[in-house]
Amino acid sequence: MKLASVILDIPTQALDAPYTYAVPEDGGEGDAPIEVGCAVLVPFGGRRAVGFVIELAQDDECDWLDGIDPAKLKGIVRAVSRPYFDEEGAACARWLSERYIAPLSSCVRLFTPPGGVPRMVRSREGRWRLEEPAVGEVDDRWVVPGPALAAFEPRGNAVKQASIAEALRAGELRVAELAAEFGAVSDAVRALERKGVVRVERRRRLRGVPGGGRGRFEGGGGFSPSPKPPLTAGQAAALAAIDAARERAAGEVVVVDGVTGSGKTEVYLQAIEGALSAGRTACVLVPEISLTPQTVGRFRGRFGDTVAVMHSRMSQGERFDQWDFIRSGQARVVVGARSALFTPLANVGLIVIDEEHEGSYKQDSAPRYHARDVAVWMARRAGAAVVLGSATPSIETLHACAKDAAWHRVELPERANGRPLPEVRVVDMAKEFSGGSRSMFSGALSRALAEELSAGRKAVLLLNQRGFAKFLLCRECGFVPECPSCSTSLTFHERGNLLVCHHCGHRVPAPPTCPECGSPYLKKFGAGTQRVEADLRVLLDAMPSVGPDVPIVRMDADTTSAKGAHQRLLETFAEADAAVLLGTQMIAKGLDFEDVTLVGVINADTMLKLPDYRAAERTFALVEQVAGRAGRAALPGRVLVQTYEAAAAPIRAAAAHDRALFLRDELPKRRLLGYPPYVRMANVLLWGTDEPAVRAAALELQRDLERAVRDFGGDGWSVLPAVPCALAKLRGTYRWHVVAKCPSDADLSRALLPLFRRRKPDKLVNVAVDVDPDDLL
DNA sequence: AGCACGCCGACT
DNA sequence: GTCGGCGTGCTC
Repeated sequence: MKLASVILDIPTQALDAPYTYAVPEDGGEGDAPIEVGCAVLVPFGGRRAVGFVIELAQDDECDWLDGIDPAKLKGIVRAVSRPYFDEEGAACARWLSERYIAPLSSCVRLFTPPGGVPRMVRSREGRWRLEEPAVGEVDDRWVVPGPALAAFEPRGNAVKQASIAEALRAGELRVAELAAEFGAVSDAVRALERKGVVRVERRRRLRGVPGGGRGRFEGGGGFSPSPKPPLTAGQAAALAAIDAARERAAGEVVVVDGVTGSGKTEVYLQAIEGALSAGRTACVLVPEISLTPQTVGRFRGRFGDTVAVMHSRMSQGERFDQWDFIRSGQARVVVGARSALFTPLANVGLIVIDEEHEGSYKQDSAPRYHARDVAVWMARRAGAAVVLGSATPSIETLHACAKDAAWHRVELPERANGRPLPEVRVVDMAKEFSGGSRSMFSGALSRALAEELSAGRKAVLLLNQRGFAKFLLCRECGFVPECPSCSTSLTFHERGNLLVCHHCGHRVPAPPTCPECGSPYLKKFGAGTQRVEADLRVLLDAMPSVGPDVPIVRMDADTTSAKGAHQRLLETFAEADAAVLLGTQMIAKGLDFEDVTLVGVINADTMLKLPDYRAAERTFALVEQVAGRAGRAALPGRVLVQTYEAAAAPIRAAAAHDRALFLRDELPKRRLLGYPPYVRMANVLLWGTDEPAVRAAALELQRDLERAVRDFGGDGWSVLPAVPCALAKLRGTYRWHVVAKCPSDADLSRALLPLFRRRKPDKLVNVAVDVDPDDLL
């Protein structure tokens, strides 16, 4: 008898385990075969449920059936979909659920198509029925030339027939296109069809693709790839390293450590070409915010219609079509955000992760996976290679290159255009302030803006506004209150006017004056883009040679939320003569404007002083990245970084383009305080509306974790005391967390997994585990 | 007795 | 997530 291991599509902790069913000999009620990766309908309790097959086996060689009598198993009713994933996908889901201590059903669901899967719903009168997803294929009706077209002579009064026939001589058209041109055409088309002048065909349309994917499912043609520019020596060496790693097919990692503008994308393109000509496919991950039409265009330009795109800003229908296109086997290259890893792309030979250091590669809901780690796992299993590209690789990645023989680092120290990196000038805002200036724009930045804008050039201003955590900062001396035992800044809590350390729970009343210099100018930090825009407008209007005609293009979460808004804002900026682009993180990368000659960072410190162990690394990366935006073309660029921490290592190091300097400062701190890459961490979050219950659960969990760590671990294992999160209250819920640490080569998940699998759900308190957290907020 | 409600465990 | 079983306690 054949058995199936099924994960129910019911997101409940109590049901989050595989259930075993018999596979009916005759394939069940439907005609779709029951295979690994299928959605299936199964009897469950007194009703029916949808689940996913993750394994098939004969009963005599089935190793997951512990103690259950195969004769008592119920049978699968029928398959309700084609396979969404294969055995490899099922193995990946299992690995994800263990590695990230996440519900299996949430991991399996990563592999399901956008737009949803069939599900059981109950109608008004308590009847259960299977509901198909609303999103699916759409067809277009195409009018194509028929055999009688060449000889067709329309009757004198058949005007529409004549026009349609004429239009069709230039090639086939959609009924919708004809209707837009000539009005109601259905009678005319039907008449022509009867005479054999045309044929009408239903064809799959790909939403979101110009031309509706015309020719795509049929094979296409007539595509000429964009020219391949000659590679610099560095690019050629990087390409050779990637090709070699791919040919060894051992899941090796090549880190392309290249300064901004060094031509990493061209290296990816040629590496992908190598993978394709070896008969394999490629998956390219790009940070959510840089997945712009320009980015996609570079890949389509080289690989044409074989490129599929997956992006959260696409509509469900578009995403479904791209997913289905990938499953059809005709997509050879997938470009997308982190979730693109889980599309049904067969035979992957290369996984590229661009801007590898980006935080958006970590998913912030279950399963809280890191795309980099998943890619490495997949590549190892598939005999593929991973390419990690960045001008500022993460500290973990640099560490792996130094320690792990399967990780290689290749440098591209020079820009492809041969131009030097721009000069970066640090502006000490504490000095500005004591010099009498109260503006958020320093004298140096104001002067630079006036010069560049009046000469008809452009400026990019970055407002560093990550997160919510407020902290106190002395505008006179730059002092920021820090925790005495944790070496992180204290978070300002409006409620109770307190400064709190989220690591150890240390709390003190917020001082009215600066404890360092006695100044009364203690500022709570966190200004919005709108405020900055208004101030900037005032500043520009007061400049005689600039004035109100120079546009300010503001890009932040507010102005880019609408579909296509991102693109529109960038076009506005591109078309203007002189203009300022003011924005948050999202402008720090990917933009290439010839005439940007000034890049200003309005406040480099908000990030530096976020209460987080990765703050310094993020600051270094951000300043270094944004500096690369200036002077990419013929005009030289300059960069001004405003900061209250002019002497801080990440700032000084980024200004000097000196990573070694940054690492010399940062690594000893990480080692001393016990942070990655020297340890691995799990951040256990607890939240609920009942504060005492959350607190009690956190303390109990801390004890449980201590026990688990004691039983499993040893040297280098520890559990930090349970404390309220930096964001202690969020949307009416109270949040606490407990952090567990282990040596960097130890299996943290295996130690903690039993604890959370055993755990009964608590009505009052929710628990989530974040393994290898990106931050501890 | 009859029934509404809540809690708990089972569900392959 | 849903259901059925069982106890409690209220009402007809």
